[in-house]
Amino acid sequence: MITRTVPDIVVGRLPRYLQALEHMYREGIKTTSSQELGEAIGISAAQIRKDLSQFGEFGKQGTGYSVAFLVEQLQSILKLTRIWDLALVGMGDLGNALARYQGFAEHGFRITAAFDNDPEKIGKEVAGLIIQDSREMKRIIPSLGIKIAMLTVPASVAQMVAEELVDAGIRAILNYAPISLNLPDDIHVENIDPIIKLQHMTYYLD
Amino acid sequence: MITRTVPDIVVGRLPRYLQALEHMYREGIKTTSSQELGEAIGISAAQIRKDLSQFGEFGKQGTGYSVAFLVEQLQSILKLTRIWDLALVGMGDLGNALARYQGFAEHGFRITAAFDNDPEKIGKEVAGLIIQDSREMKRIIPSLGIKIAMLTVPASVAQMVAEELVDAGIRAILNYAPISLNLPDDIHVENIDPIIKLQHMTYYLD
DNA sequence: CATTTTTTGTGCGTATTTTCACAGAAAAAA
DNA sequence: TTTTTTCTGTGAAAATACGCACAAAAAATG
Ligand SMILES: NC(=O)c1ccc[n+]([C@@H]2O[C@H](COP(=O)([O-])OP(=O)(O)OC[C@H]3O[C@@H](n4cnc5c(N)ncnc54)[C@H](O)[C@@H]3O)[C@@H](O)[C@H]2O)c1
Ligand SMILES: NC(=O)c1ccc[n+]([C@@H]2O[C@H](COP(=O)([O-])OP(=O)(O)OC[C@H]3O[C@@H](n4cnc5c(N)ncnc54)[C@H](O)[C@@H]3O)[C@@H](O)[C@H]2O)c1
Repeated sequence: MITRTVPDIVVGRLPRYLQALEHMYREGIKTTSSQELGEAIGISAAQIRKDLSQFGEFGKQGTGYSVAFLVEQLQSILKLTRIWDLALVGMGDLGNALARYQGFAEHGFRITAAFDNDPEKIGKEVAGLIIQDSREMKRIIPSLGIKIAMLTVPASVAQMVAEELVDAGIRAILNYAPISLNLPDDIHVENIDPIIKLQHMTYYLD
Repeated sequence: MITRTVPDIVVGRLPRYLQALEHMYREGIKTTSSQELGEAIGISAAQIRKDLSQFGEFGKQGTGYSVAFLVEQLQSILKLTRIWDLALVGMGDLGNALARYQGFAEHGFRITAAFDNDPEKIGKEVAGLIIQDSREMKRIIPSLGIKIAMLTVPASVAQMVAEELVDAGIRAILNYAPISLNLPDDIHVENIDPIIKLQHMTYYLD
C-alpha cells in the first residue's frame, strides 16, 4: 500500500471541519453527515468524504459520522493531541491582543514566551507572561522546545526577526507583518493580513 | 469579445502582487520582471504572467514591468483608487488593536464607525472614533454608505450580528470570529482565524 | 423478515489550475 | 547595422482538484 502524500489544500480544510465539528459537539449533536457538515461550512458533501478518505474510513453507511469520534480523529491527524508551545514576538497592540486571547489555550496552543526589543516593554507582564528581550530568543526558544512562533513586529524588521527565529530553531511562523518572508523551504509560514483580505473583497464590490 | 469571468483564485493573488510591488516602489525600484516578482513572493513567473494576462498587457518584452504602472493598474483592477469606509463591530481587545492599526488608512481603508453593545464601552473614544451602540447599526451604516465590516465579536453572537450587518446594507464581511458564517450568496465573507492557521501548520511538524 | 431509506467510500469523467515552451518584441551588445 | 540577450503573452500540455453517481452497508420501516 502506497501512502500518497496528502495535498496541502486538503490539509488546509481539515481545521475547518474540526472547527465545525467541535461546535456541533458543544451543541450536544452526537452524529452528523457529510451533507450536514458541508452545509454548515459551505463545502460539498462529496468533497468532505473525499478529503476524509485520504486518512481512513471514519463514517458508517446509513448513519454518518460520530461527532466525538471524528473530532478525535481529526485532532490526531493534525497532531493536536498534545500541547504546542508558542513564542510571540513583538508586543505592540496586536501582540498584546493575542497574548490575552483565550482561544489559543482552549485549542492546546500555549503562549510560553513573549519577546520585544523595546527596553520600556521588556520585563513588563502581559496576561501572565513576562516580556523578554528578543536578543535572548536564541537561548530561550530552544530551551523551552518551542517550534512555532507568531510574528507581530513591524514589517520593516519582520524578515530579520524571522531569520533570528529560524536560527533559534523555530520551524513554523504565523506571520502578521504585511510582507512576504523569504525563508528556507522547510520552514512553514502562514500569513494573516487583513489588508490583503479586504483588497480581495473590494474586487467584487462597486 | 467575451469577458471571461476571472477565477477567484487569481483575484486572490493580485493583492499579494500589489503588496510586493508597493514594497519595491518604496525601495525605489523602477522596473521588475515576472521572474523577480515571483521570487519575492514565492510564485512562479509563468503564473504571474498568466494571472496578469487576464486583465490586459502590462509589460514590455525584454524590459519587464514598470513598477509604478503595474501598481496603478492593480489598484484600478481591485477598485482601490477610492477610499473604502469600514465598520468595526466588537470593540474588545482585537477591535481596539484594529482601530489603532495605521495600515488600513495607509491602504485607503478608513474605519468610519465602531460599534459595541456594552454600555460601558459605548460613548468611549478609541483612536479618534466614538464607539456607538450596535443597535444603531441599521441607521448609521447606510447613512455613511459603508459596505464593508470587520467583525470582532464573540463567536456566540457572530452569526446574529453578521445578519444585522447584512440587514444594514453591508456587502462584505471580514470575520475574525472562529465560526463559519451562513449568509446570502452575494455577501462576500473572508475569515481570519489564527487557530485554523496554526492547526494547518502542526500537521507538518513533529 | 422483506423492503425502503439513508449515507458512506470511491472509480471515473470533467473542470480548473499550473507549468511548459516558444514566437515575437524590445533592448543591449557587437 | 546586425546579432545576441532578455523577457512578455499565450497556446498547448500536464497536473491537480472537484463532483457525479453508484455499489454496498447499515438503519428504519412495514
Ligand atoms: N495592530 C493590528 O491590528 C494589526 C493588524 C494587522 C497587522 N498588523 C501588523 O502586525 C505588526 C504589529 O502591529 P502593531 O500594531 O502591534 O505594531 P506596534 O508598533 O504596536 O508593535 C510592534 C512591536 O514590535 C516591537 N519590535 C520592533 N522591532 C523589534 C525587534 N527587532 N524584535 C522584537 N520586537 C520588535 C516593538 O517594540 C513593538 O512593541 C505590524 O507588522 C503590523 O503591520 C497589525
Ligand atoms: N483577541 C485576539 O487576538 C483574537 C484573535 C483571533 C480571533 N479573535 C476573535 O475575535 C473576536 C473578538 O475577540 P476579543 O479578544 O476582542 O474578544 P472580547 O471579548 O475582548 O471583545 C468582544 C467585544 O464584542 C462586544 N460584543 C459582544 N456582543 C456584541 C453584540 N451583540 N454586538 C456588538 N458588540 C458585541 C463585547 O462587548 C466586546 O467588547 C472573538 O470572536 C475572538 O474569538 C480574537
